[in-house]
Amino acid sequence: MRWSGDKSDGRRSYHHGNLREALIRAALDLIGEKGPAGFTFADAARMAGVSSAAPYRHFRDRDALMADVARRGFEQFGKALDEAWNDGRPEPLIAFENTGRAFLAFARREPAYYAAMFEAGIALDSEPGLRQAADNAFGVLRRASEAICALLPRESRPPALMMSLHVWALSHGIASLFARADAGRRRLPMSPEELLEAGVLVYLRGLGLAGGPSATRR
Amino acid sequence: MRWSGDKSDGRRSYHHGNLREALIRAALDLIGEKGPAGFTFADAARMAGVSSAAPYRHFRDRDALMADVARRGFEQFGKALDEAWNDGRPEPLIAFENTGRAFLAFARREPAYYAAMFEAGIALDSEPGLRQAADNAFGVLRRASEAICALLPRESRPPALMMSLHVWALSHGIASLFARADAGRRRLPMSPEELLEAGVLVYLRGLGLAGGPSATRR
DNA sequence: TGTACATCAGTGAACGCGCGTTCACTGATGTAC
DNA sequence: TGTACATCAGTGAACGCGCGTTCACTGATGTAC
Repeated sequence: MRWSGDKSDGRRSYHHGNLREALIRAALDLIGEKGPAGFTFADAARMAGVSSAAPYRHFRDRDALMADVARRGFEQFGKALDEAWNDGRPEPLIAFENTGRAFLAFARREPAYYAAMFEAGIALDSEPGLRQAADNAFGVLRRASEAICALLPRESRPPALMMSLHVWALSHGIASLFARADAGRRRLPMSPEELLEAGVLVYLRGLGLAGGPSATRR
Repeated sequence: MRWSGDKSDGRRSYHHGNLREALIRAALDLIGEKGPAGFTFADAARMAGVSSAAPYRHFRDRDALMADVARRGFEQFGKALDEAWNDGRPEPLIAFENTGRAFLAFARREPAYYAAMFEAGIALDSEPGLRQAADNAFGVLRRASEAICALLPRESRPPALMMSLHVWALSHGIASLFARADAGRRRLPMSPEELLEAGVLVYLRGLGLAGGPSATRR
């Protein structure tokens, strides 16, 4: 599909108009289709309907484009988590479950972003703001963990940072092993979402939060 | 480094002798160095000191070689887990912790194998025995989980399969986020091993296995 | 409102490079007798 | 123990391909006056 150069719509010919955005969309399409490894600068240019030299006006090289995609991914990811957490409303434990679901939902809904963020091997400081965006996303989980920890009596309170790392790792593990359309993925007796929810419930109970919000479900 | 062709040692000249093995070692070196994406058939041949056509005598293509590496990785992985589990000796909970540590130890000690197994995007049925080897490795965790579940009273016993999936996912999440030399890895306030151990302890407590074997440590 | 001009964002041709793959070939090895 | 022969496991040259990158260029856009 070409996104420019058609004189038919009479809008643009020589100048693309918004090549930067078009390249990012192309990168997402290609990553989603062939994985982060099978995405080339030339391919993105072709898909955006411009010559192979044009992208250099907007990105230093392939990796810079990839890093920009990853940054945007983390921004959207953080936003999705933040909305799900919703400042702990209506109730911290319920909001916490919602955040976990939002994690998997993002991995499922945006596999290309997810791959760029976690599987492309991009250095976190290769792009200004990338580390920041990643930290912001993780920060949501961290704040949520702090709120959950605050529910516990002071003497049995675990470090919130540790808790957030556990949840981050479990979510990512489930997402990358089971929630993606990879060729290597395994069959499950339950949905990834249910698996995560069950895991988090057991974990929370282990912390002393007996029951959990939806312990009766399923 | 060339592994053949030197007349100096007087052993082999025209025939390599064990090219298949040499290619696999080369693949591991290259994957370890540049990631699963940055490994090419030609590179492996060069590293093994043979012409670029030679590998075709042993592998259909690059992916076949990669799949063979992954299979061997899963075999070693399964073996390492099995030895750590050691049939639940000296005590199931302790053996279970050992198995978790062995998981991370493998990811750390054999990053190239780990990458081929989990990050190369190899289809599990692209090579005979690959899925089998992967299933065997997971099977260790599954059996271990069954033994742990058996410690619980029948009425509060969770599905062992689910438990093993949780542990597999948490271990893999920690390994791929924190235990690898990736450019994108994050800083931690504790070692990945400690993080996993703490996570599993909380999880086990959530199942009703109060304390756990090493609850007093750290 | 026009016009001159600077700047921007593309083109397209060209280049070197390394990869994957095929091919006829040949040296080395193993085996039947 | 020798010898003839089949088979195996390499060579090296060749090819097409697509990628990354550079370059002088040019059409389009914006702005100062």
